[in-house]
Amino acid sequence: MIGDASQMPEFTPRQNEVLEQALRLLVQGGDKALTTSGLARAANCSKESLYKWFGDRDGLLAAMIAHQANKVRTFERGKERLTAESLREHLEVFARDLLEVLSGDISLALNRLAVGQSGRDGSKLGKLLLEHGRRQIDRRAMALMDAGKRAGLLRFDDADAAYHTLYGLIVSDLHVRMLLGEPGLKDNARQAERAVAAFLALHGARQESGEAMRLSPGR
Amino acid sequence: MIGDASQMPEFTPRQNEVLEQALRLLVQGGDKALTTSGLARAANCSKESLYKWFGDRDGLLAAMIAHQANKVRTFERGKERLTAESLREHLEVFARDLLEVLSGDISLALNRLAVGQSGRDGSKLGKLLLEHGRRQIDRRAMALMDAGKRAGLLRFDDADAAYHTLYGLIVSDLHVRMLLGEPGLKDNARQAERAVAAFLALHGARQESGEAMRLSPGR
DNA sequence: AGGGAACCGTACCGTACGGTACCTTTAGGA
DNA sequence: TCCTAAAGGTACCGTACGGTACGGTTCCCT
Repeated sequence: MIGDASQMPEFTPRQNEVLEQALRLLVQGGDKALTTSGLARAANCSKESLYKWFGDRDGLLAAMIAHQANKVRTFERGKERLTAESLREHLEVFARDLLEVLSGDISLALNRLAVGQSGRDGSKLGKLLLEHGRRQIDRRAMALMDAGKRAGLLRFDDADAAYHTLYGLIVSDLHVRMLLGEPGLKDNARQAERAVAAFLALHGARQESGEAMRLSPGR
Repeated sequence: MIGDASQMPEFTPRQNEVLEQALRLLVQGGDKALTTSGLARAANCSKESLYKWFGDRDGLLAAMIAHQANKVRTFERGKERLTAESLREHLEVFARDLLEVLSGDISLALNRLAVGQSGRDGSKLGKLLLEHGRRQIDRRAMALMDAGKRAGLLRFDDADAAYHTLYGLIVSDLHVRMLLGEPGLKDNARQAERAVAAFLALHGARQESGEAMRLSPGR
C-alpha cells in the first residue's frame, strides 16, 4: 500500500468497491453471472451509475482488468549479490509465484472472460490482460535472468527465448488445463523445483546441475 | 448401426454436414454467432431437427467436439529402428504437428468455447475436449518417448513428467496467447527445433546435444 | 438554509436467444 | 399408388439481457 504514482486509470473507492463485487460475481458464476442488473443489485448501486462510470459492458470488463492489475503489484527484488544457490532460490520463488498467480480464482476468471471474448472484439480484452497482467511478472523474470547472466551464472544468447523456455518448463499446459476446468496442481513447489532444475541444466553455467534431473530428489 | 467396435457417436452424413456448418459459424464469429436459428439457416435445416438430433445446445457443442475429433485421426508411426537422428526428426515432426494443431482455427475456436463454458457446467466440455483432442497426440508422444528410452536414446524416470517437459518446451505460453487472440508464430519449425534441442539436452543419452542451445544454429 | 450534483432504486424498452409446436414437403417401402 | 417416417420452414413463447429514463434521496459546497 504505497503511494505509487504510475499510470493510473485510478478509480474512486466506491468504484473499486463495485469492481470488487464484479470480480466476485465473475469468479462465482462466469461471465453469464456478470450482468449489469446483477452487479447493480450485488453492489447496491444503480445501473445508471455503472454506465456513467464505465461506458458500457466492455468498459466495465476493461475496468475490472485494470483494477485487478492495480492490486497485483509485484515487489522489485533487492540487489543482493547473486550466487548459484541464491539464483536457484530466486528462480524457484518466481516459479512458485507464477504458478500461484495463474491458478488464482480471479486470474482464471479474467482469463476465461478474455478468451471467450477474443473472437469477436478483435481481442481487445486479451491484449489488455496480457499487457497489464503479464508485464509485471515478465519484468521480474527478465531482471532475474539478466542479473544471472551478468553474474556469470546463466548462459544464453536470447534472453526472451530463454525466458520462454523457463516459462514453458514451469507452466507446461497447466494454464490451459486449468482454464478448461481441471483442478490445479497438488504441489506447486515440486513443479517449481523441477522446472528450475531443468532450466539450470539448460542455461546454467555449471554443468553439475545437469544431473539433477535424473536424481529428481524429493523435497 | 453395424458392428463397428470403436466407440464413436458416428453421425449421419447429413448431421456431419450440419456439424461442419456449426464449426464454420463458431470459427467465424465465436459462440455468440453459433445460435440455433443461425445454424438452421446456414445449414438449411430446421431447428426442430437440431433438437431432435442433439438434444439441446450443449449436446450440439459436444457433438461438434466429437465430430472434430473423428476428423483428426493421427497416424500410428511405423516401427522403424530408432537412431539418434531419426528420434530427433520424429520429435521435431511431432513438435511441428502439435504447434500446427494448436494454432488451427477450429482447435482455437473449440478451446475458446470450452474455456468460456468451463465456469458454469462443471467443465463438461473441457473434459471432453481434453479427452478427445488430447488422447491421440498424447499417445503418439508417449509411444515415441518410450521407443526412445527403449533404444537407449532417452533417459528419464517418469515418462509423464518428461512428456510434460517436452510439451512445455514446445508450446510455452503460445497456446494461451493464441486463445487470447494473439497471432501465432511466424515460424513453427524454428520453435520445434529449439524445443527438441532443449529436450534432448535434458533427456538425451548423448551429452553433445547440450551444446546445441548455445550455438543456436540457424536452419 | 438553499441549491445542485451525484447516486440509488426501479420501471421500462427493444432485441435476441433457446426451445416448442404445427404444418408442409420429400422419399422409400409395400 | 398409397402410406408412413423423416426432415424442412416458420411462426410463436417465455425469458433475460443491455441500455435508458425518471423520480426520490443523500450529501457537499457556498
